[in-house]
Amino acid sequence: MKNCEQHISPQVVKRLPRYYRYLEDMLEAGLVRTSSKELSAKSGLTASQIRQDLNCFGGFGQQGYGYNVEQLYNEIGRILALDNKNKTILIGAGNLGRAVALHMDFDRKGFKLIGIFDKNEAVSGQLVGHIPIRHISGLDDFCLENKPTIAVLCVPKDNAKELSANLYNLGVKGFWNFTHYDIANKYSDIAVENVHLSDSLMTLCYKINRLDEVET
Amino acid sequence: MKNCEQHISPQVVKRLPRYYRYLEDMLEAGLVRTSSKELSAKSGLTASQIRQDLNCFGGFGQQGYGYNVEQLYNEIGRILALDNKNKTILIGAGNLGRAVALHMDFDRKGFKLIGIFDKNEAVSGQLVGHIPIRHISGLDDFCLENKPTIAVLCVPKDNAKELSANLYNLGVKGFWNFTHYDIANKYSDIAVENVHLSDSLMTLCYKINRLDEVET
DNA sequence: TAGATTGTTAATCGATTAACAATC
DNA sequence: TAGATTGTTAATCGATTAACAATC
Repeated sequence: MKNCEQHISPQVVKRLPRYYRYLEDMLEAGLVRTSSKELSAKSGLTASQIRQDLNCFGGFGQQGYGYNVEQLYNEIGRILALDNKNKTILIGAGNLGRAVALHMDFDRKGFKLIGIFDKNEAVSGQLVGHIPIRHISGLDDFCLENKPTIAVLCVPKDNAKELSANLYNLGVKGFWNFTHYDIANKYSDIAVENVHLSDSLMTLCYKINRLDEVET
Repeated sequence: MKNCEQHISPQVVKRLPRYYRYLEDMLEAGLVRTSSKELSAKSGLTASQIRQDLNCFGGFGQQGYGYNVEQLYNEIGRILALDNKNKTILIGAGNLGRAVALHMDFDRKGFKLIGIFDKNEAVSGQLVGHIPIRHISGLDDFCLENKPTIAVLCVPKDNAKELSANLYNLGVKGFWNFTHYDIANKYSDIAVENVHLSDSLMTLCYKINRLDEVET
């Protein structure tokens, strides 16, 4: 491991899960060895960039040989800290919240989903996977007792502000934010990943439109 | 409108929906006028960057005054082409697919959802919102008849490759891709927006971990 | 040894920030 | 007019690409 692991550019960090995905494919396909050239062909990124990226964390490769698939896979998993068990709660058990709770393999990505909350009394007690939905009124007590550090926000925009402030005060350090509200720039000592689905959809609309223009 | 609308950097494009969101808030709050300074405070971006971004598309502001909220909102909507009605189909009516179909307001973002498909015969005919799920076997005929240009992919990874190839041949020009498979670098004449939820979750794991390290 | 491919430095490119004249 | 804030150019910063010596 190199000492330059100190500060890594956000751009590099965002590419790590991608590498991880490609390596998982290769691992499943039984490949033992790969190279920046091969990863480049798979990803569309330049070989140069891939080598540069991987080298931020240390020399995982070998001149003349390339990279060992399994070793590189494990190293990236370690860098991403996927063996963590960050205690996680999810707020908002609507369609999206349920889909996220069921669809994501939290355990294999460094998280442990320990509670689901919703403000709708009618759904309290229902199971999502093997986790019961609790009423939002029990949130504070639950947090004081179980000390989750991560919250997944799948609530409507209007709730997001007070809710995130409350969760912050209850010790939540990381937010996976599906709401339209931007938490990030309020607090400096937390980690936020925004998933702005409608931003993404609007971006697609823009792109499609420009595609048409280029053709004509 | 300025002539520099020709080519806009992807970074700028990604920020447009964000501006649009802030402006919508302001509009709802009844604000008439804003400035790059105010938008900066709201977003955490620099005022300079905001002015730079908006200026790619023309001078929407006025020296000494700032921007008219409604005008700027409309302009950005126009730039994003949100009044389009791109005919859209969604493939994969599992939890995620249903959530996306129900949760997203396609109509207000430049799209018109006209069909939902799933390979599971058992769910054929079920309604998601007001749209019935069709069996995947009818996909080709449906496309030939209705000519959708956009596909939302909510299928497992293993289906994604053949499916996207098939859709491409059927004339689909834009993909909103929720699968783990990367379509983008296969074809050059299409638009793709990838929503890699698990990449995002892994990135959060990395960030949380580094947060801990900085504290100690 | 010859061939391959890394690790790493230097060059290029693009995006952000700062500064300020123009002007409402 | 004086104050404010844009539009725009120039300076800085960061990220990507190219090149190549090191070495397996």
